[in-house]
Amino acid sequence: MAQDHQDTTHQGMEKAGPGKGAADQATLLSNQLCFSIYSAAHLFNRTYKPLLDRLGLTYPQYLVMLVLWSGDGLTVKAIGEQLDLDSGTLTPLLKRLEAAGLVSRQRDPQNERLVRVTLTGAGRALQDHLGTVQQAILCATGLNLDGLKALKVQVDELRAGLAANLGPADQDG
Amino acid sequence: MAQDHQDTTHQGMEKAGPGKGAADQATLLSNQLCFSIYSAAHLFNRTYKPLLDRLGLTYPQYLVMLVLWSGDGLTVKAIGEQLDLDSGTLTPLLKRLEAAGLVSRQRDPQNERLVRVTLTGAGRALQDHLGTVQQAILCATGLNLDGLKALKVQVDELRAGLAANLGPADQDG
DNA sequence: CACCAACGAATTGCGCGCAATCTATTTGCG
DNA sequence: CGCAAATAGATTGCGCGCAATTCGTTGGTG
Repeated sequence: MAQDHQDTTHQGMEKAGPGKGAADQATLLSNQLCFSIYSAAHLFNRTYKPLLDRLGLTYPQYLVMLVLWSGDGLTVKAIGEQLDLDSGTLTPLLKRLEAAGLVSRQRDPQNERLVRVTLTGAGRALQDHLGTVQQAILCATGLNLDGLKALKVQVDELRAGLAANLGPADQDG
Repeated sequence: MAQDHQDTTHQGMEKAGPGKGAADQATLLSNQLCFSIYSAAHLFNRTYKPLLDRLGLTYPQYLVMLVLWSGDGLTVKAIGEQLDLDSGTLTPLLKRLEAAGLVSRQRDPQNERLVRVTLTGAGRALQDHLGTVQQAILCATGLNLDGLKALKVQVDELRAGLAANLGPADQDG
């Protein structure tokens, strides 16, 4: 389980002099927060892995299945918009899901540019294991309902902030 | 900027009957929280990219440099413990940093199993850009000091919970 | 000393994640 | 209609992240 990285303060800032402690603390914290998120994402991935291995899915594949379980026959683009992934990631992933017999991919006859992704019987059947996986994840977080709510709200605020600064802020130097 | 995933409730659970709404809500939330973290990590990565591109670093490489700036001459294993990465990830990464002239890698004469990673002059010089990058990231989060603090505390609680359930909880089916 | 387990790093293989490029289809406009 | 722009996917290349394996070194034991 690696280490307790929480308290380490190795994320420098030696340049700043005294008198502006709050700003320093904020830059330090944003730096550490980023690592915490990065690390938490990996921990989630490792937590999911043994659960999803039994279903023959990776976590990103599982996300795609979640999207399809909630709305079948979507295009690659529509799936990508829900998960914030592009065709460079989705095309090979979907091919693997197709090779596994979980989905089928076919061009839309009305518009040959679109590829519609449809669940097979096996793909639909996998949904039965959804509850088991989700409950195991809930348990692994060690959080209660309030903790989950509070955290998700704040992470989503962060996401909104980061997303807002992606399009516009591209000031070159 | 993808989409606003916050409110979508596509993460199923049709199986559960009525009367246990709280438990359902918790499993749903843990599922959504995981996606939020996954998505936030990617957004952070995209936010860092244009900043780090100018330094010729990727975000994981930047993390390694942060570790070395705070303590030079570490072994691969020590770096891996701080970042929760293994040699399969670090060895090629460090080779790229070495090829870029930022670090040098050499076996410890006292113990030939260890590889010590040392900053070069160019590697040390890169530290000058640290403040600029960190301030840009702080700005991009859109959070203030209190928001950063609160979020980091909660993410670290989550990390602790997930880490605690990684070693022990491996109940096979 | 010989041997074997432990250790640290390197290597291999695979699946993302994303930028950049390419192809095919569709749409729009004269 | 004819042709350019837009659109949707596919492809390529590269760098993680991690499991599994291999290799060389070290330490402990008989």
